[in-house]
Amino acid sequence: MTKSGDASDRYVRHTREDVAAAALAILDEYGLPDLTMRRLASTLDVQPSALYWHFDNKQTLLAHLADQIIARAAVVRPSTNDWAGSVRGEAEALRDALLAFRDGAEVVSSTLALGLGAGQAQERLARAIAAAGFEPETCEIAAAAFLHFILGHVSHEQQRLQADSLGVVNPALSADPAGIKAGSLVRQSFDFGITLLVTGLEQQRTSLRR
Amino acid sequence: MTKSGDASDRYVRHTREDVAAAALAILDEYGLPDLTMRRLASTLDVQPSALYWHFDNKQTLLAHLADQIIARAAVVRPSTNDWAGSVRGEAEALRDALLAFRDGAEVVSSTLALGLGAGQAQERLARAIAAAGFEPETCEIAAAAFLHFILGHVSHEQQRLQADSLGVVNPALSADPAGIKAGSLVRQSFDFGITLLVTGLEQQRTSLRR
DNA sequence: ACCTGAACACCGTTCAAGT
DNA sequence: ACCTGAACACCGTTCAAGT
Repeated sequence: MTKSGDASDRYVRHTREDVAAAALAILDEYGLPDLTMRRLASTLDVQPSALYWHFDNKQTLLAHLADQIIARAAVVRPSTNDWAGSVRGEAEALRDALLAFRDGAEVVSSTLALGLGAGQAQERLARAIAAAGFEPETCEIAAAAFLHFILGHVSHEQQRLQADSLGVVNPALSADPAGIKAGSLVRQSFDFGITLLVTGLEQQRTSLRR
Repeated sequence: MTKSGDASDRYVRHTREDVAAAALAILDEYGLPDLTMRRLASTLDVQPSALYWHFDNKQTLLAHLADQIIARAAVVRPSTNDWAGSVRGEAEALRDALLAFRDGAEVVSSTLALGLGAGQAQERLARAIAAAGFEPETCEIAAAAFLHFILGHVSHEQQRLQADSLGVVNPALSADPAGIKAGSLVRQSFDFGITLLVTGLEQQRTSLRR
């Protein structure tokens, strides 16, 4: 059903969220390079200029998408006696959220400076880290470190996914031709990076305690 | 002097390296968004199509620039008894190299999947880490973690630099209006991230030793 | 070996005007 | 409240042809 009560409308009028949803669909199906304002307009059966009534510009639209992508991340129940586990859980949830949309990591990275989607992500990490008893400023800086690693890692993973699907594979880089164990290897290297950061934090904590 | 021996030439002919140098100059002065093939062509007094004799496409050109940016990184003398110090040294050198050109981190990130400039950077880090006695595969994975953090951190820093210079500052994010201590704070947070990773690695090492 | 000229198929954004 | 129509100022890339 449409949002108009009058069935005689010649064409559908859209809300800001309609536009965002259509953009997210294009992003997921065709990737960030194909998410153009003109293409988005045409899938909505609308002139490109119409989009600028809903969003000031493309940057703002992308920031809104980043927000949605991060907001869809699974909720991690904080465990009171295992802050390291909570941090790992948040990192996993964020990774999954980024992987849920094609080029998700790039979209979030590109809007990092505006502090929308990425800001939310950093807050989640900072909150989990805070359970270890660090000062708020330290939590933010540490959370930023986690976030940079997560975005960089997933971004790289997604870049390669699409490079592979385009057939422009550098065999020296994607050593696994069948892609059979590539997935778990990528996952392992993600976990390894998170482990380095978590144990680094643990070390920081114990060295402060004495 | 030009590379032509004949002074009667009507216009200068360029080499691949001329083109790259001009591109690097535009990048540094105006930033990545202004580095277009058409603009590059016009600063070389050449038609845009001429550039495609030197580089297959823009991606290849950017990869070449990434390579140059990383290649300019200072050489770090490896200290035999302090692998952690060497790793820190490499991280610093890479950070400085990225900061030496406007949008340097973004250029390198964007070509990460192609494995040119970023590949070199990862190798430098991996080599320094190898001195700790890890297996080659572990060195690569750990180096990738460092690289993701470094690129993410510097990229963020440079994004903010240009956002600030454009006057589109979100005061809630750039808490330091005068920018007086912002530089050193950013530097501190870089060091903190590197510390987390290094001590994480040290922990990994000692836990393997027993 | 290096470049021109012309074209193709696109971009993001603005703005007056319409309903 | 939401959109059209028309325009502005751009993009990257290809390709035959020139010197």
